[in-house]
Amino acid sequence: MTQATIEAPRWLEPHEQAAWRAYLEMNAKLTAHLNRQMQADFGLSIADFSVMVQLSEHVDGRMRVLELARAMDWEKSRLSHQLTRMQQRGLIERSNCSEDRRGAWIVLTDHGRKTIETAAPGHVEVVRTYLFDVLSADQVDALGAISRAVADRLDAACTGVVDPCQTADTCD
Amino acid sequence: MTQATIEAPRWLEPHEQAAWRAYLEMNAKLTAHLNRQMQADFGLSIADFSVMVQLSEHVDGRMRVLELARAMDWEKSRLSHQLTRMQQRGLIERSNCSEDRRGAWIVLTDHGRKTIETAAPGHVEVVRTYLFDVLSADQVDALGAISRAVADRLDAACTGVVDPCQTADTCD
DNA sequence: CGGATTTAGTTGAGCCATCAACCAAGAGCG
DNA sequence: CGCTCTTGGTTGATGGCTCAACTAAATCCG
Repeated sequence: MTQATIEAPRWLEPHEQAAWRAYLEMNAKLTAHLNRQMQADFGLSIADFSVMVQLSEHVDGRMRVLELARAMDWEKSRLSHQLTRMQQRGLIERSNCSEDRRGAWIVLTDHGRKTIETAAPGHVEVVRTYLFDVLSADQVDALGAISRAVADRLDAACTGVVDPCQTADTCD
Repeated sequence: MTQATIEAPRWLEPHEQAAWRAYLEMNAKLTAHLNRQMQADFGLSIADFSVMVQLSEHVDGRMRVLELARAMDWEKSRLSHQLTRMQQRGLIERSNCSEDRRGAWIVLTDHGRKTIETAAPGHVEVVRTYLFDVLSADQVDALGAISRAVADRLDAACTGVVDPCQTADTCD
């Protein structure tokens, strides 16, 4: 239980409430828009895209599964399923690993590399058009600072768990 | 196609890139945390919770399906599936509508109302702890303004489509 | 060496989201 | 009335996410 006994509910102030709802709305719409654009124009999900971005930023376009999972902050299971689907579509390949025979290298295929190089500009364009073009320079900085602060706070809560909260005893 | 021919990619500036990645990270972690807390403590998803919040804010705790869909900005199909699952768990009920015999009223059950009243304080507590307690008053205002601006921009792009982008010709 | 523990990664079940197709009731109109 | 169009809502297929359980290789340690 996160909160066993709640003494005083401490409701949100009106302007906090407004900010929270606006944030939820922005987030839902932005995510939906990015996903739709990716799917419609290139048949990719944001998840596909993110995996390929990580791979393409590494020399040889190859990474170990857990390395990738840590970089993306994904559960290994989620990533494994994702990789299976991407492999079926020929975007990546699994090649086995001589250093550690349990392990696997995940490699971006030529087709995968071409796909992401084609898709990336359109994606950036959407992010620019609907986010950065709408914000002032100060707002961009504010968004960065806010996001960093909240992300760090959440990191501090789940201290250094690799596979986040894998046992029953969640971070609390 | 969103971008048929791309002349100059217009990549993101370093500080924009940083802000964007931080935003994605915050969002992923915050969403995951909220979902986990809800699921672990009350067996609810955020989707369940959101639906019940809408219903509970209406007199009699009942709404028509499309009214609910519009209020939440969900596709009607998504909502319909969601309602089916919630009905199976006894959180809501469908009762048929005398005014329009195609339609249905969605009603919060007693169990549903109790559930959300129990769950709400814990949810708010998490939002407060990991978001608002971390931010200054100025940052809260900034977050509200940023979110509103971006959400409005996205609204303007998909002008007044109820069921967002239902045909092949997506908003753009 | 040999047994216990940890680490790397996969698998399956169940819930959630999206898309396209569908059905039935109302509304407009000749 | 009867025909079409629109609206309210559901359904099925498919892909994605989470949790728990599992396999197999590596490591630790006596």
